[in-house]
Parts: sequence; C-alpha cells; structure tokens
Amino acid sequence: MENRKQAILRAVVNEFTTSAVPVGSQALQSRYFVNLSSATIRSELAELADLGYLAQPHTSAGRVPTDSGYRYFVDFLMDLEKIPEHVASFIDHELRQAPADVQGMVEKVAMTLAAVTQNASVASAPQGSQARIKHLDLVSLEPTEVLLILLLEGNLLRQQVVTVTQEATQADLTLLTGKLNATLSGRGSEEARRHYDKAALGLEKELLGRVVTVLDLYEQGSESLVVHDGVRNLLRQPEFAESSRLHQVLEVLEETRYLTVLLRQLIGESDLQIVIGSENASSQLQGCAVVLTTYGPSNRLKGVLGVIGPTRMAYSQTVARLRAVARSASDRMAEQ
Amino acid sequence: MENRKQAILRAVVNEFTTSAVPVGSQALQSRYFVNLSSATIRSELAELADLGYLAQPHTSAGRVPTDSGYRYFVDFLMDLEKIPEHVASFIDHELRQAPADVQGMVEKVAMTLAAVTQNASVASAPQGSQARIKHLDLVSLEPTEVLLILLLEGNLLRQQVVTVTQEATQADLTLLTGKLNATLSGRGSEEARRHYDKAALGLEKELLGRVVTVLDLYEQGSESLVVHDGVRNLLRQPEFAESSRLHQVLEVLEETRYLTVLLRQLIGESDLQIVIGSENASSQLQGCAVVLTTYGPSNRLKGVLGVIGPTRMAYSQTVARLRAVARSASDRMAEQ
DNA sequence: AGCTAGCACTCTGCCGGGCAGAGTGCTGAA
DNA sequence: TTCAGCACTCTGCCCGGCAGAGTGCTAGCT
Repeated sequence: MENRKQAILRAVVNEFTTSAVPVGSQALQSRYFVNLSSATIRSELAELADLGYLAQPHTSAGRVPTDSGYRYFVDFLMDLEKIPEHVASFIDHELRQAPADVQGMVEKVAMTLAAVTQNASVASAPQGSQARIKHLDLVSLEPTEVLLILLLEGNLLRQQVVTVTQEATQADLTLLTGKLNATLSGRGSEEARRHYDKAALGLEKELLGRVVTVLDLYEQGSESLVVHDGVRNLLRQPEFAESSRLHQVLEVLEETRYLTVLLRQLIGESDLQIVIGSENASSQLQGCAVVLTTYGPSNRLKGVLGVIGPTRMAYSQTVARLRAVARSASDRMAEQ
Repeated sequence: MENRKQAILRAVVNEFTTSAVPVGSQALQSRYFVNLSSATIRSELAELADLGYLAQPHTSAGRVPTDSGYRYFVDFLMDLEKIPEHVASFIDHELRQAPADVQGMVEKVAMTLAAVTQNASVASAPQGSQARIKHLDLVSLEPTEVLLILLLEGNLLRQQVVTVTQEATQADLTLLTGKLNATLSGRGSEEARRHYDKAALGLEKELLGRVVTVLDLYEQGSESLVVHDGVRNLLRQPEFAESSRLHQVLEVLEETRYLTVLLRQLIGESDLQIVIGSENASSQLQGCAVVLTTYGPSNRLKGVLGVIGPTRMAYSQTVARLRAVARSASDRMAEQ
C-alpha cells in the first residue's frame, strides 16, 4: 500500500480510538494533513473503504476502521508505545505488594493490568504441562480422614481430604510422609502412578491414588484458576453504553469454562496474540479485541495474561503495558 | 396499618417486582381485588403515598414502592418462599462438586448463589477472630530459603517463603517441624508469640516470627478473601439498562476494600440483614438492595454471604434461597 | 360512612415533518 | 495529480399533535 494511504489509515485509527466518533476528511486535514486538501483525503478514504479497511456507519458519516483495518494497523502501522515512567513504577509497586500465594498474585496481576490499560483483564495461573511434586504432607483429621497437602513446583499448594479405610494415627502418617517424600519429591505423575501400581493395598495405596488424581487434574488444567477484573473500565466506553453488549462480554468473563478455553489456545503459540472483533471464535466477543501474552516464573510454568476491550482500543499502549505487567509479574514469581 | 392497606402494599410490591412497570389501580383491581373498585384502590394508594410507602414517577403513572415501602414489606408483609425441590437439589449438587480448598469453595458458593437468586452475589471466606494452628510444615527451597506452610483450623492453608540467615537442610527442617508441631498444634497466636519470645536467636526464632506474622495477618482479616459473581444477572434488569448504574455497583464489587468493609459490619450482627436503597452507607449502592447472612463450618469460623440486586427484588425468594445456600455451604464445610 | 361510576385533567411515548449540520462523491479546472 | 465547488444524502433534533394510561375529584348510591 502506498505510504500516504498507510498514513491516512493510521491517522483514522488514532483519531477514532481517542474520539470514538467517525472521522471525516476535514478533521483529518486540519489535524494531520494540513498541506493536503480534504477532497484528496476523501478520495483516499474512498479507496481505503474499497480495500475493506474502512467503513461508514451511513452515507454522510465519517469513516470507521473495520476489523481488517485494525488488523492492518496492528500488523504494519503500529509503533510501540514507550511506557511512561510513572506507569512502570506503578506496576512494580503494585506487584511488589502482592501476596505470596499464587491465588493472591494472580488476582493482583489482573487488577494491575486492568488499572494500567483501563480495560478489562483476565489472568490464568501459571501452569506447567507436567506437574512435579516438591513436597508432600499428611495430616490426620479423624482416625480415618487424612488431609493430603501437595506442594507442586512453582509453590502451588493443593489439598485434599482423603477418607481411608484403615485407621491411621498422626505418627503413622508422619512415618509415611517421610517415605513418600523420599520417593516422590522432584517427580511427576508418571512416577507417582508407577508407585501406585506397585503399592500393596492399604493406606499407602489409597493416598498414592489420590496423589495421582491431583496431579492428573492439574495437568488437564481442568481446575485451572482464572480471574478477571476491570469490567468497570469497559463501562466508560460508548461501545458498552447499551447493556446488551456488556452482557455478552460478562457471559464470557464470568463463565470460567469459556475463559479457560479462550486462554488455553494461546499456550504454545506465539508470545503475543491480538484477536480483533470477528476473528474471535466466540460470538459474544464480536466487537471486542483481546490482547494476550504469556507470563510465569519459568519457561515450563506459563500462565496467560490478557486484556479485553472494544476493538477501538489503543493497541500500541495496550501491548506495551501488557508486556510490562507480564515481565514484572514473571520477575516477581521467579524470585520466590 | 389497616389490613386492606397492607394487602394493597403487598400487592404493589409483588406486582412491581415481577413487571418492573409502575402499577396502577386497574391492574391491581383486575389481578388482586376483583370485588373492589379501582376508585377505592386509588384512594388507598393515595394514602399509602402520603405515608411515604409509595411514590409515582410522574402524575399519570402508576405507583412504585419507595425504600420505606420495601422496608415495611420485608419487615411485616413478606411470607417466606418455600424453595422448589429442584432448586434445593441444584444447590446441593453444585456445592457437592466444589473443590476442597477454601478459595474454590467460596467461589463455588458465590457462583451458586448468583445462579439461584438471579442477582449478583458476594462471599467472603469464613474467618475466625482467633486462628488456631492445626499443622505446620517446613520445606527447604534453597539452603537459606524455607517455605513455611501453615494449616489453620478450617483447613485453611497459608504459605510463606522465609529467608533465613542460617543455612538449613531438609533434615534440619524435618526435625524442627516435629518439634514445632508438638508445641503449636491446636494453639493460637498468643501461644506462638510466647514461644517466639522464649526462643533463642536462630532458625527457630526466625520461623516462629513468621508464624506469628501470618496468624496476626489472618486475625486482622487484612488479607481476607472476597469474591463476587453474577454481575451479568443484573444486566437483565431494566434498572441497569443505562450503564452508569452498573458502573457504580461494579465500583463497589471490584474494589475489594469497599466490599471487605461492607461485609465486615455484618459479622456479629443478626443472622440476616437486609439493606434497602438509601439505607446503604455507600452512595454507589443507592437503588440497590443487599441481603446478607453468615455461613461457615462452625460458630467460631464465619464468613459473609450476600446478594446484591435492584431494590425491586424478590425479597422473599432471595432470602429463602440465600439461607438455603448458606446452610448447604456450612454443612459441606463442616464435613471436612 | 364507605364505596363506586363518571369525568376532567395531566403526563408520557410515539409519530411525522421540517430543518440545520456534517460529510460525501463527482466534476471540471489548474 | 491535486483541488475548489457544488449538489446530494443522511442523521439528530425540535416541535406539535395525538392516543393511551392513570390519576384525583365529585356526586350519588347502599
């Protein structure tokens, strides 16, 4: 595409993302192209519309970027924002005072991301495809009830109440704890399963069975933790003035199943993903853009972090800030 | 108040909660008082308006309950709904498949409550004024880094990474774990503090210090867990058609600080609390009603469970279902 | 004394026309 | 290739009129 067309498309996107009003040839001329006439701009706009990058709400309205227009913009025209100093330090400050547990951390990350991007945010807890046991603990609740505590790699705690058929005192359990820790720490589910298969019937086998279950659940990601925040930011945008639009977005955000699927598709894909409007698989997110990246304490443990907003979004700013939050959060988690 | 006035007020509230349209004398006559003329009803309505229980949006509209009207209704006129069988079994079914950890349980409770009341819900994790240690565990991460895992009464897990000044192997830690468990299990923060004061400088003292910190944080409730769900349900109500109304509610829900305060005021108060419109302390909840109750595994461990919706709410149904969820959740938590 | 039928009154919501404003596409000239 | 000018179109807004809903009041009835 010629340079000037690109410049005009960029200008339309910039203008529209800030004003939310269809932009006409005069506005462009006075603010971006003083030494071009509005008529010239008009003919360029018409051609951009023919190419499918712009559309007009009605005959005598200005132009609005289409989904392909935004796509072209983010692929070729966007120059990354340099994050202001105060935003960077805000991010660090917020994340530094996040709680140490995963749950609290993920919530704080989502909150911070929503605050700095002024959009809605989602975050899933970092998770590896393979779970490794770091430590295991058994606590007697009742004679036949045992609380199984599993510490997984990444300092993730899992707990399970196991009802066993045979009574066990805390002393029995402490003994067993030592044994299990010796054989299992640092190992994953395949190792646990092997021990389970070998074990004789009884307490140990019952508990090992539960250990395997917990690890399997984790690896399937079926109990994955996903949080969201910042829905109130969306309400500031005219796109969500009528409640039906927001309703659809909330259906996605509050229905964790959808969200899990949405996020899982990213894992393994490229570092940054931008999904615009109709590119979204789910019909509820038409008119919305989703910007996603991964984060986590290590290469093996990755969670997904995302921003959800109207397609009329400040993409360059969003991407830069999303990356900053992801980096800062990853650093914080790696420290632990 | 005379019987008939009460009946009319009750009818207005009933009718308005289902239709959301100001209710006029004719509608009342045809659906509730066939052997009364609309003129009679009109004069009663006028008197109820004089008493402050009803208002009209404009001269020729029907009547709408005021906040005091709703207040009178819930205090004197409401008869509690008997919960349909399928709702009761839905609640049990949902809560039965809740995860065993507190976080997951609280989320599931909030989700279920939102589903059965068709409003927004909030839930805080059960918390006692006194924390008791049930079990304690130490895991070596690095030579000078120890992961402290505390299992509190109510099966609440807390974890903390402690950087210690003196190197310790896992064997050292296992030894210390046994000692600390012997002295601390079943005890609370005052006991932990006593041991901390007595302990000689070194590993044990450093760890005990952290134990005390964790218990203190817990008892202050400063790290209390509060979740919400079901905002999408509010969007179905005409009250939230313009986004500004929802914006205010979201400010309260997404700002955990507000929510914590809102919920904490209930602890220690009566079993059930209904706050209607202007009775709300926070200005953002004008026009909203909040129905709160407590729940938890025992009398000492209580969390708050609440429903937030428009003042035009099916109070009787909401109260009944809120109670059912609270009871079912309490049972489930007590089992563990 | 309480209830009711009838009636005038008021307010909203909706429809259609007219008008200003914004923005376009086209054309002919530089 | 660019640009000035112009006719055209479409929206948003205002306005008046009208139907509908609901009220308050009054006079008469039981």
